Amino acid sequence: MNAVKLTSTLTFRLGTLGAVVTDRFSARLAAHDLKPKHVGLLAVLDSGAAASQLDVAKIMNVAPSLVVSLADRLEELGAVRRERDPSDRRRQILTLTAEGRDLLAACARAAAELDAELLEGLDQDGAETLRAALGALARHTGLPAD
Amino acid sequence: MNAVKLTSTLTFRLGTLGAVVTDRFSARLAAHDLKPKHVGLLAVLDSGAAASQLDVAKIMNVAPSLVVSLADRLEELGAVRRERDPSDRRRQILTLTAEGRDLLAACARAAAELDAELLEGLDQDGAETLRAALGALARHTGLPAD
DNA sequence: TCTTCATCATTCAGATTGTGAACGATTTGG
DNA sequence: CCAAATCGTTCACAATCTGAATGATGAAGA
Repeated sequence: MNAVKLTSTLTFRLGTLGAVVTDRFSARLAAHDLKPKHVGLLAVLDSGAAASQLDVAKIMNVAPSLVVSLADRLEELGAVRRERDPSDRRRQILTLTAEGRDLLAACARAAAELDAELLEGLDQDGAETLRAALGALARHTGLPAD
Repeated sequence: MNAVKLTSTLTFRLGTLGAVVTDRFSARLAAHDLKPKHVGLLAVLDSGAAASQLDVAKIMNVAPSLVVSLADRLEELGAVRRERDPSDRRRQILTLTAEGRDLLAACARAAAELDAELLEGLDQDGAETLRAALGALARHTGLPAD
């Protein structure tokens, strides 16, 4: 029945590559005392308007209680500010501080460095194609695609 | 300067996509009572010669003790056989059984289905390009690339 | 042969990371 | 004004993986 080779499926490759890349990224992030999810949270705040913690949780696809601890950490680093929404005092609005933006930029630089390492084998063209294809995939999957 | 946008780095996209895809794959695998790592182990056995648990651990980039529990589970499902290497009785040689091959095939089919879902947006060409580029990336990263 | 040291599988305690069920504070809609 | 829903928080605990013992085996040398 037309046997499928598991290791050449997108599913398998994205899974394993994702794990490896996340590990390596995590190692570089250690210098800033951050985990990938912290950076993810920063990215959400940067790309969108000010968001409540629940909004963030939905976008990141994690439990709201996790956002609490991530935000705690980032707040104590001075990277985010927590303010009650005046129009709905249940909501905590998270916003990036200047330090937060700097931190995010540093993480983005780390990611770019890792990108360069990963792409060593590919030519300029292949790299751009890959980036575009993954972008399309991300969009189609309902992820922050840009 | 030249600010890098984190969310458009390969690093970030592979990380998030990897997580999402692994989650979805995991959900499909639940029908077989397996986790992605179990399938990874089956794939290692299928693609290589018979391997000791330590070999498998190195290939999967995982602690040897984890291989023990993965193999325990797969053995009790009848998917793998455990035999002492006659020429070195410290080593446990893991081999796929016929059931193991069937199980792996079923998982590969599940992965292929997920692939189809993921690729819905892309044309035939883009899909093939993506597959190839990820293959190159995997190879360059020292992963089972095919 | 003995003795010593390395290697492999296994067990187990614990670290890490995340979830889900309370709960209190607030808002919203009869 | 009251009942139900929503948001953030805490906390217990589930899931996953690692690293340090331990026991069995093998290898190398006196």
